[in-house]
Amino acid sequence: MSLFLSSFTAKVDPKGRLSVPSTFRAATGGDAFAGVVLFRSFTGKCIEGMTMSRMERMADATDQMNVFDSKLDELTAMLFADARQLAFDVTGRIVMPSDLLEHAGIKDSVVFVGRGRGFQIWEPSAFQKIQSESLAKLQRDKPALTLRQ
Amino acid sequence: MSLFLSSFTAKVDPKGRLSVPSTFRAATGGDAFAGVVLFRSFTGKCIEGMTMSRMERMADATDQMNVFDSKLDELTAMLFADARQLAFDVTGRIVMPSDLLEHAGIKDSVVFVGRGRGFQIWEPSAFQKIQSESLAKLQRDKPALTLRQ
DNA sequence: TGTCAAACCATGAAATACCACAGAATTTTA
DNA sequence: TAAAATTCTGTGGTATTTCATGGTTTGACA
Repeated sequence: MSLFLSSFTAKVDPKGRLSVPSTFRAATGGDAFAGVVLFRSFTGKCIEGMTMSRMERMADATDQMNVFDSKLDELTAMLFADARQLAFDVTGRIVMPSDLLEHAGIKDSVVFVGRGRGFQIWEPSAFQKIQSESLAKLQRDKPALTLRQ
Repeated sequence: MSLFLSSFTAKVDPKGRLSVPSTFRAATGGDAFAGVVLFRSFTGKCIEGMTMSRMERMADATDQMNVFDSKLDELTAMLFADARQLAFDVTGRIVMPSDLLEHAGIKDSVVFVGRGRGFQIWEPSAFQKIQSESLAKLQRDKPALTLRQ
């Protein structure tokens, strides 16, 4: 299965190294690139993560678009320009670039948050805050989740 | 993993030499030609870059289309005429032709910008400007990024 | 023979590969 | 079922390599 599920806390050492949860590593198992792709989230104060193969699918999608269609192209251009490919070391760690850490306000610990086809990395207290807010919002709005086949 | 991701700054020495980021060189690894193809961008004040094999694929694509679309024919004619193939030296550098540097307004430093299947080369401050404009635009328009499987 | 461009060589800094260990979890065995 | 052992996961530190960039030499052409 290539799904990112559940949440895990991890420490960031002085060098910015960060061990990716083993289940997340397993989710990238089918990938040719042994690692993950990270970029600063546009929507929140966190870091978005996905597999390289998913990134490649995005590249193919933008390839097929018209050369002069600048709408979605602009978004993906920013995304590619900002994305970082980070390989696992032998023990399953990645080295977090300092600008990513800054963007998410991360100091010495993080939360890996499963999001299905991708995942996010949060500063723990920031995640707790946003999580409780989301819960309250869901209980208020009760949106419909439809599973199409 | 032949994707051009992230952004890197590099210096241009007095001879016009410019070292291509190692990850970008790796992205050209599967290619028969050890180097890159550059041409002046039609859309912005920058230099477009790609692998030789992608250039060949573009030639194939236009072969099939130019019978019906004279506009695209003109575009590609100009593109191929303007394109330069630049080989890496032993340390991974290329020598930038002066007319390309002029077109992008480059003096002594550049930014390599990943764009998925290709990349761009910008004058640093020009890139910062366009990038912040894009971000503002995205945050205003909030386009939906839907990744269909 | 002079000028220009391309190949060659050297070096400091930074990234990454390597190694060792502790705790947790799972499996095996009595 | 309980205890022991082994594997796996996460963490810390050290050493080696790679990378970017500077300068130098060689060769080609006028």
